[in-house]
Amino acid sequence: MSIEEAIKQKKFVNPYHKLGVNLIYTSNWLMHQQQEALRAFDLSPQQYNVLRILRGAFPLPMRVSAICERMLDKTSNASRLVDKLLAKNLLTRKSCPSDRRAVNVVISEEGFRLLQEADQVIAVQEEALHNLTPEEALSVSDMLDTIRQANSR
Amino acid sequence: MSIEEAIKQKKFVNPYHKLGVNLIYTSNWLMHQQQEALRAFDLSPQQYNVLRILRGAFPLPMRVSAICERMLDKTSNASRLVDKLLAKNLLTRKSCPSDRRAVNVVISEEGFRLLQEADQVIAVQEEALHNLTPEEALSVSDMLDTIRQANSR
DNA sequence: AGACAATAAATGTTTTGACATTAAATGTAT
DNA sequence: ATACATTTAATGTCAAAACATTTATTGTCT
Repeated sequence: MSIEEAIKQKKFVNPYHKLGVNLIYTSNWLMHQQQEALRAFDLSPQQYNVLRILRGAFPLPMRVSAICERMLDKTSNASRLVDKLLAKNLLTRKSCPSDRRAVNVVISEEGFRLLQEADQVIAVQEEALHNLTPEEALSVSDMLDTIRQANSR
Repeated sequence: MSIEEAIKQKKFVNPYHKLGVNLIYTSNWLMHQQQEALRAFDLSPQQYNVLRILRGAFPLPMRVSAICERMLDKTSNASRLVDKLLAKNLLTRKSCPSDRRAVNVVISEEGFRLLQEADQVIAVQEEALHNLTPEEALSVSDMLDTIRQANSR
């Protein structure tokens, strides 16, 4: 379904406007797909994201601030996300001996197990992207990088 | 800044995973830009979106359900968004004579004026997308459509 | 006509996001 | 050493999103 059909709009101001609209629409579409896929695991996309980041750092611990820097939405509240995941025993949180302001966050065994299951359903869901060739996928990704060159954040 | 730098992640599972991550990241980036640009007008991106939809339909009125169908995020609550915009006199809402369940929503003169101003700052912000050629922009947009072909929503 | 399903919008409730503020610990300059 | 700024994480607060439910009206079938 073209973006024109999806939002029932025939005309766009210019190609850039059309791209902007489509970008946001498609991202929402992807996020909703993920949300649905993760619901069975009682994980929000952001919680899933944090777990993946922690697994990437494993066995090294991460600080909350370091998690934040790697998140897709940097304005989100990593502290409370860690709280949620801790309550589910998906990670451990210990105060850091060398800097008592900071905390060391590490994914737990249970976190690993849940992530492994979740990865499978996410992979299935991600197959939507396989409508493009690998080259096209990387090309789009590069162009997205180009878009953001204008202004950093 | 490449997506690798942006989220401090060197490796991705495959080109598709990288694209998915970049898509969501770039959409968030765009949304935050818009949010900042619209703050001066006390409009959220979604409220702005609704006003633009209503302007597109003008002089015809729209039902809440029709607005919803054209929104970028279809799970958002159009009813309450209309409430907010009504409180600011940016639109009018009258119950529809032919179907008393429905309401007719029309953008107001004041809504037109605000939108005209907001459009200008959004246009400036949207110039980030001009790092691509018009052909590239349309090409990316087409590929986003392709991605969503897998499953509708 | 009456019963029941379908549709439109609004509302209630709970969770999450945005944003500022606070609290504690550390770094730095005099 | 003291004062002050900076960093780190947590918290408070208010607005917005998510999701189910409700209310009113219309459509449909017998």
